[in-house]
Amino acid sequence: MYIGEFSTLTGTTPKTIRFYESIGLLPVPERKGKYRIYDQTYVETVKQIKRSQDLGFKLSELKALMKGVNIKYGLPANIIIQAIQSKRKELNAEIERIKKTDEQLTDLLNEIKKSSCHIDSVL
Amino acid sequence: MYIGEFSTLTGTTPKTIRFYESIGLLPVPERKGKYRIYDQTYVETVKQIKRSQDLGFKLSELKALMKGVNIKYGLPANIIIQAIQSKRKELNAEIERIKKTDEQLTDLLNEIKKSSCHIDSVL
DNA sequence: CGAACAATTACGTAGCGTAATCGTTT
DNA sequence: GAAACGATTACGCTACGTAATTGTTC
Repeated sequence: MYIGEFSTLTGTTPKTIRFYESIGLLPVPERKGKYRIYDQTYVETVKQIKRSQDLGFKLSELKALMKGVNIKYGLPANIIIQAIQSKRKELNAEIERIKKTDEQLTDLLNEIKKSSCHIDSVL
Repeated sequence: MYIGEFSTLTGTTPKTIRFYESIGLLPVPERKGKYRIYDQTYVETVKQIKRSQDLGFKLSELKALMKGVNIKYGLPANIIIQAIQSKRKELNAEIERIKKTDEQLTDLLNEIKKSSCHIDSVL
């Protein structure tokens, strides 16, 4: 099949597939003339990439994780477990940061409401 | 003063100042020969921009907020209040998104730990 | 004249989307 | 030959950092 059908099967777009190829996340496929051709081989791989992204993994992180592994067979469990744990830490740190910012905004809001007579810049 | 001193006073870098100018966030300054010259006028303005960024505002949002206002005198209180409130909503929505992702990661982790015998890709 | 600083240009970052133009397959 | 699809190139977004090269001011 060509790139259009392949990208549809994987829930992506041709642009995405070419992009993954360009950064080395997918192997360079063979061509029939000038057109890239695909079979079922990497359909699941691409789907997994998408799911991993939704879970907060960056493509560069996925590349690092997949280095040296045959992506046809997915990643070994211990690597996945470690990746998930470290990603969870990042997410929770991010939540803390946002909460602090939110608190600052709240404080600022209260200050402004108290003294909204003068037009000093507060932001 | 030249751009180096000005950027130091504002807690930024020359690159940042030129960038703000390039996107219309700061006015085009006069020049002494080829060098941009500054006085105290926008020092506080730039500091405010930095603070606003730390609070989660994008430069494009600041540009929009400052449109039509004389930035020397800062923004009127009602505009600031509205901006803060809408930014707080965004931040809290973001927190919810991250929490959901974190839950998914937790679920995934448990699944893997239960059945870590097979090496199927789960990410 | 030399040291210190400034200007400009361009590439890099993350992950593709959106054209735009042109070639290919069937 | 035409419709449908693919390829390539480049710009856009966020906010500058990091060179690299070449003036310029004092």
